[in-house]
This record gives sequence, structure tokens and C-alpha cells, in this order.
Amino acid sequence: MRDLAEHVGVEAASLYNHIQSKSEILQAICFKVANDFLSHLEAVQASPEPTLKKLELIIRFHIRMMMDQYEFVYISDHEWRHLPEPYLSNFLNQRRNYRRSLSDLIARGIERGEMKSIEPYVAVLTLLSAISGIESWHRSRKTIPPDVLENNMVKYLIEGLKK
Amino acid sequence: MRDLAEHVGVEAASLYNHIQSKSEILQAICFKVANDFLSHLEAVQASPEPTLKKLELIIRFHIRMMMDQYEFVYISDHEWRHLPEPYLSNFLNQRRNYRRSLSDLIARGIERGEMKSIEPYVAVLTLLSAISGIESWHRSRKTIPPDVLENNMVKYLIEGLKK
DNA sequence: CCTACCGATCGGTAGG
DNA sequence: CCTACCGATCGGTAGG
Repeated sequence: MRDLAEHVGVEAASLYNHIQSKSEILQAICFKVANDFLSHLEAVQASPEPTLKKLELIIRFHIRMMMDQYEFVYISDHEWRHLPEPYLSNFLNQRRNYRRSLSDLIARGIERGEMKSIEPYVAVLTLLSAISGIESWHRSRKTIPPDVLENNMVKYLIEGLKK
Repeated sequence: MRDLAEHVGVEAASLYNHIQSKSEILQAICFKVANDFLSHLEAVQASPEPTLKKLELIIRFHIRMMMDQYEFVYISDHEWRHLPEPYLSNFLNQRRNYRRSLSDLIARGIERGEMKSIEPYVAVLTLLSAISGIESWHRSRKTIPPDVLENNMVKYLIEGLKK
């Protein structure tokens, strides 16, 4: 809170005229990010694309969010553990549902013969955490341009699933 | 330190008869884990296997370490940021060299036509962070058995590279 | 290995 | 929005 206050140019105590608590900021960030991903997922699900293409769109969205909204996504990915109840349970529920939707999408892709036979939950875990590794790129000297990173990661993650 | 002391069954102050500082514990863990990975990598590099098989062995080792030594690997993966200098630079150097070795391995796999053409650095980033996502599985109710997780993740990560 | 503390830091409040 | 604090917690030390 002291650091934040300094960035804003006020005393730490003054922040409490604008917010209720530190965890209120955490809540705002976590649920904003969760909502962005959910909205995008629903838009993609409603589209007429084949399942593999849908998954590619979702992967690309995750990668771009990781690049453009890095700070927010990072907090939502790592600091959600410190959410107070009942927000913690709420957040975990949303995350579980989101991942289940991705699992279902992959299961459908397998049924339709678009994707290799693979345990959908493992595929979801693998690709989501692969994307969150962009963190390591973001913090580095970025010798690789963003679009090269995006396209190569998409290639790897899609080719690993494509039949 | 208070929690740790309680687990051991002594007062927090008493811990300092056995260690110099909190960060000494962090150092011990980070460099132990880094060393385990480096030793295994060198053993695999010395073997006569094709590059794709070498990479599979390395991936399997990472996955098993994540399952069997979860707490240590977790700390080494996330808490290294809090290492004091000069340990921090040392650790980052070791990590950079390790990743470079993996990149070189993949570059060779591509040259030899065993792997798809892909940016090696991106492939390394992708597969290493995919594996670190096992954290999420480890903390969950583990509806998926360890060997199913391992084999499916290996399948995904190897098939995505195989030509 | 313990008791008794220390100085720093943290999220947050009272009162203006 | 500030000054002046608070109680809790943290890594760590002194002295026995």
C-alpha cells in the first residue's frame, strides 16, 4: 500500500478514502480478468468455426492478454490465493467452469476426429500453463518479437493436438 | 520461520543455532533442485539416443520431479526471485545455460529432421512452463492418476514437436 | 535450546 | 487528503 500510494503521489493512509481494503483491489483485478476470458470464450463458442479453430482463437487470446495486460493477468494467475472468502470460492468456481468448458471443447474436437485422442483435462492444463510461461519472456530482454512468440507457441500447442 | 520452528518443535529463535539466515534455506533448496536437473540433463546428453527421445527423457524427468519433489521444485520455480546477490545472478546464469542446452537440443532435432521447424527458445519456454502447471494438478483433488497425467502430457508435448 | 527482546514493516484507523 | 498512530507480524540478536 505504501508503494502504491507513492506511485499515486499521496500518503498511504489517504488511499482508504478511495478503497475499503487492500483485498478489494485484488478482487477487482481477479474478477476483471476472469470476466474478460469468460466473455471471449462465450463469443468463440457461439461462432461457427471448427473446434480446432475455436481452440486456436482462445489460445491466441490468452497469449495476447498475457502480453498486453501482463500485470493484471499475472496477479489474477498468482495472487488469487489471497482472496478472502467468499471471493476465493467464487473465483475457484469460475475457474473450474472455464476449464471444464475448454475440456468439453477438446473432447468434442476428439469426437469429431479433428484432434488426437488425449485426456482433455491434461491438454487444458498443459496449454494454459504453457501460455502462462510467457511471464518468463515478458520479464526477459525479449530477444524474440511478440508475434514470433505467439505464432510459434500456437503452432506447438495446436500441432500437438491436431490429428 | 515461526511456522517452520513449530513444525520442528522448537522456538523460532532456536533455529538460528542450525542456520545462518532464512535465505540460507532458500539457497540450499534452489541450488539442490537446479543441480538435480543439470545432472540429469548431462546424463541424457551423453546417451546415444536420438534427440527426440532425449527430449522425452528430460520432459519425463521434469514431470516426475514435479510430482515427487513438489515442494522443493515449487520453491525453486517461484521463490528464486528472493535469493540475495550474488546467489541470484548465479542461479539465473545456471537457468539460462540449462535452457540454452535445451534450445540447442531442439535445434539439432530440427536439423536432423526429427522435429518440426519451430523457434527453439519458444519450444523450451512452452514445454517447461507446461510442466510447471502440474502444480495445479498437485494442489487439486487429483482425479487424474499420475501416470495418466505424465503420459498424456508427454504425448502432447512430443507430438507437437515430432515431424 | 529458551526467554526476552529489537527494529522494521504492514494493513489499517481516528481525528481533523 | 494529512498527521499521528495502532497492533500484529517478521527476521533476527543477546545472553544464558
